[in-house]
This record gives sequence, C-alpha cells and structure tokens, in this order.
Amino acid sequence: MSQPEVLETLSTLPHFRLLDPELLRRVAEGSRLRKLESGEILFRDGDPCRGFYAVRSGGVRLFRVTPDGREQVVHHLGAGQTFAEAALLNMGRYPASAVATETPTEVVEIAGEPFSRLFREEPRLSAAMVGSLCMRLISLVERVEELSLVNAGARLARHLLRQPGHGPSGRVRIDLAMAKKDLAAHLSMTPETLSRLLRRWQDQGLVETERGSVTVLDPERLLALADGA
Amino acid sequence: MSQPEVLETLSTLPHFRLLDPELLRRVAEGSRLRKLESGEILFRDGDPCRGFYAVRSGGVRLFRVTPDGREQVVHHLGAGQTFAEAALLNMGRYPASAVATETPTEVVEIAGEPFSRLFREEPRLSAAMVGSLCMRLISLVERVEELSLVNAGARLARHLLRQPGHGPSGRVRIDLAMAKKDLAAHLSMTPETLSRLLRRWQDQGLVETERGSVTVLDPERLLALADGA
DNA sequence: CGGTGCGTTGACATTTCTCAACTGTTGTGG
DNA sequence: CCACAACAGTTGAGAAATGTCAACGCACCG
Repeated sequence: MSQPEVLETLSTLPHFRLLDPELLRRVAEGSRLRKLESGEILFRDGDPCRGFYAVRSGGVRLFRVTPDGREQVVHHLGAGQTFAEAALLNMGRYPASAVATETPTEVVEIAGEPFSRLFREEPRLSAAMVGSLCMRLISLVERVEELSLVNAGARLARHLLRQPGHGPSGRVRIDLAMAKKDLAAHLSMTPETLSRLLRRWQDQGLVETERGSVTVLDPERLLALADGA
Repeated sequence: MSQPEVLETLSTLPHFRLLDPELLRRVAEGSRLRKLESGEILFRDGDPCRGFYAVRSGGVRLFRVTPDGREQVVHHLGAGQTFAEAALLNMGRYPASAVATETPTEVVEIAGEPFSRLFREEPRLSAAMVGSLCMRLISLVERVEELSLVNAGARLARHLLRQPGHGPSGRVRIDLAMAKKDLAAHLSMTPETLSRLLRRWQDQGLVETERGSVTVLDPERLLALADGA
C-alpha cells in the first residue's frame, strides 16, 4: 500500500539498514511520503508527537523560538537524516519546530502509533536502532577528537592512521574516499594547507601521494605527529 | 543482592537516568561490579559477547590488533561512559578488545542474557536507551559543527549563542558552566586567545564579562561573527 | 580542441600559539 | 589574621601556523 519511495528511503537509513525485509515492510506500512515547499511547517515546538521523520530530499531546519521571539536554529538536516526519534519514544511532544528549507523537500513520516507498537513488540527493531545510533555516536566522538587537535598536521595524521587498510608494517596504501578538497573540508582546513602538508611529508619520506590515494611509509613518525609533535 | 555501587552507577548513566526505580533495580540485578588493575583485559576482539559495560572509575581503552600485530586504539573511555551496547544487541561478538588503563578501574558489567531479555520485554528500557543515544548524538553533532568553524571567534560566538538563558532581547547573561581555561579547551583554543577575544568584544561593546559569566549585549553582531564575519 | 575544475605552488596577510611577566583571588598553615 | 603559595586570568611581544589571493599545470569531458 505504501509508495515504493517510502520503502526505498527507509531501506537506506542506518536505523533500518539491517532489518529483514519483512520487518522493514511493516515499518513502511505505517509511513507515508510528504512533499513540502520551502517554509512549510512540519510541526511546532510543543505539538503532540505524531511520528518521526526521515529526509528523502531537500532540507529541514529545526528551531526553537526564544521567549523574546527570536528564532534559534537547533539543527539543519539533509537527505538521509532522521529526526524526532527521541521525541516520539520518550517525550510525547516535539521539543522544537521543524520547517522545510527547500522546494521541493520530501520527508517520510513514520507515524507514531504503528511505529511505537512495532518498537515495543519487535526487539529486533529496537536493537537495530540502538545499534545504528551507537555506530554513529562512535564515529562522531572520533570526529570530535580529531577536530579538537589544534594543528592541521595532527588532524591529518590522525585521520590517515584511522583509515582501514593498514596491512603489512610500512608501505600502507590508503584510498581516499573523497576528493582532496572534500577531505580538507572534513578536516577543517583549506585545500592549500592539505596540499602543502602532504608535499612536505612526501619530501621527508613520510608518505607518498598519488591521485586518490596516500601511502604511509613511516607510521611511527606519523603517529608522533598525530600526538602533536 | 547487587551491590549498592551498581545501582548507584547505573542510575547516573544517561541510558538509565529516566528509568523508574523498579526497572532500574531489575537492570541492576543482572549486573555486577568488577575491579580491574591497569593492563587487565576485559574482553578480546572476537569474544562472544558476555554483556556491556559502564565505567565507574578509572579508564578503559578499546583497541583492535591489526593484521601485522600493531595495536590500533579505537577509543578511550572514562567514568560515566558506556561501551559495547551495540555489540551486545546486534553482533553477538565484541568488535574490539578492552583493557583497563588505570589502577584501580571499576566497571559495571551488565550481563548480556538478563539484559537482552529485559530489553526485549520492556519497551520503556529500549525507548530510554534510544532517547539517551539521540540526545548525545545531537549534542555531538553540534559540537562537530562548532569545532568545524575555522576561526576562534566564530567558535566562541556560536557557543555563547547556543547557551540557554537568552531572555529579553539585548543584555543576556550566560553563566559559564566551567572555568575559562576549560571553556577554552572545549572550544579548542588557548586561554590567552579566549581572554583576548572577550577583551576585544568588551571594548567594542558586544559583551560584558564578569567572573563566571558573560553578558551578551549585541546578539545580532555576535551572530554575524558566528557565521564567520 | 577548448573549457572546466581540481590540485599545486608562491607571496603575503592574518590569526593563533608560545613564552614570559604580571595581577588578582583563593586557600592554607603558622 | 596575615604571609604566602598556588593558580586562574590577563597582557605583551614575537614566532609559527594557517588562511587568502592569484597564477599555473594538468586531467577529464564534451
């Protein structure tokens, strides 16, 4: 009964990726696609909780209105992100308001009642959600630790050392998942700084760089740099 | 039957803080306190999952051993933190090894079987866990956004604007939850830089500073700074 | 063959850190 | 109650890291 888009969107969410198709179908049954225009309000702070949401396309802004009428942005969300899970499962009311920021914006609304029941009756569902939340939590904590490092070199070194593919000691090739400029943005530095860092390390024999990959030659010294040497 | 320390530790965890006492007691029944010395192994990568853990005191390091025998640190944990929830609920095996890093280290072991059953039978428990995970997720995402800002001024401005207590427009007093040097560390800058920023803003009439609090006088211009002006 | 965008490099400006000195507060022991 | 140590916070000067702007090469794609 539910549109194919709903099922497709849900199946790509971290929360539900590991669910078996049957269970996923049951989640989808209680869900529907909503198309919004920029500025359209999805729910308001204090509203009773109808359900939680996954962004399929476009963008959503979560905000609170302060006592003096000012709008405080809590969060921006884009495709593939979910929100208001906690509101649904714990609080019964939305703790912030949500508005679409683009035209068109598509969201999947996972209705509260059928979902809550499913959540209660199907431990596989709650376990999957806890699992996906833990995973994201871990990667975010790592990200915070990475970004907390003061100097750009330490951030890059640490990032490289964390990548998988650290096979035999010495000569470890790491495939960059993104373009260098995106990596730079991820590490909160400019592409120029990234380029110069890699250049210097290459001159010092620490790494080799090719298109789309970096080969670590001396993990020891790189580790020292990551610790802030 | 369970030690009072167990109940006390569990009750301070975000996961369980909102649980009613009866349910908390049942979680505690399946838990026990373990005292470890530095270097003592709690579990190894690949072991079947006995349960998950909360650190009560001391520290725990999670690590993986790479194919070439190198030890890769995945994570450090301190008092009040939990780990291996996802391993327990989804995977059945630990994806990393855990070792105590201090003497003494106390952890509460929440045994897998009683807890899993409780998790399956008590939606309040799973809902509380999902809720606490969502909260932490949100605050971490905000932290990442904050740290991603390139210049120190933007990070500080954004941090101030996010604090609660924004009452009447203009003149908003914000009580600092921590000492200035800790705030500086939180924002990944030196105390000197923080001091100079506040000094400059004070001279420009943007804020006033007292011991332990900052009063925002001109939220508008501060917002511009947070956006990177 | 040209255009477009990424990556690199250089010169320069700015921010931020480091080091050092100084101030004020707090807490402590005599 | 006072001297004094310990520590947070401030301020200044200079160094280092990083960003900005501009130019260029190179690959990829129509």
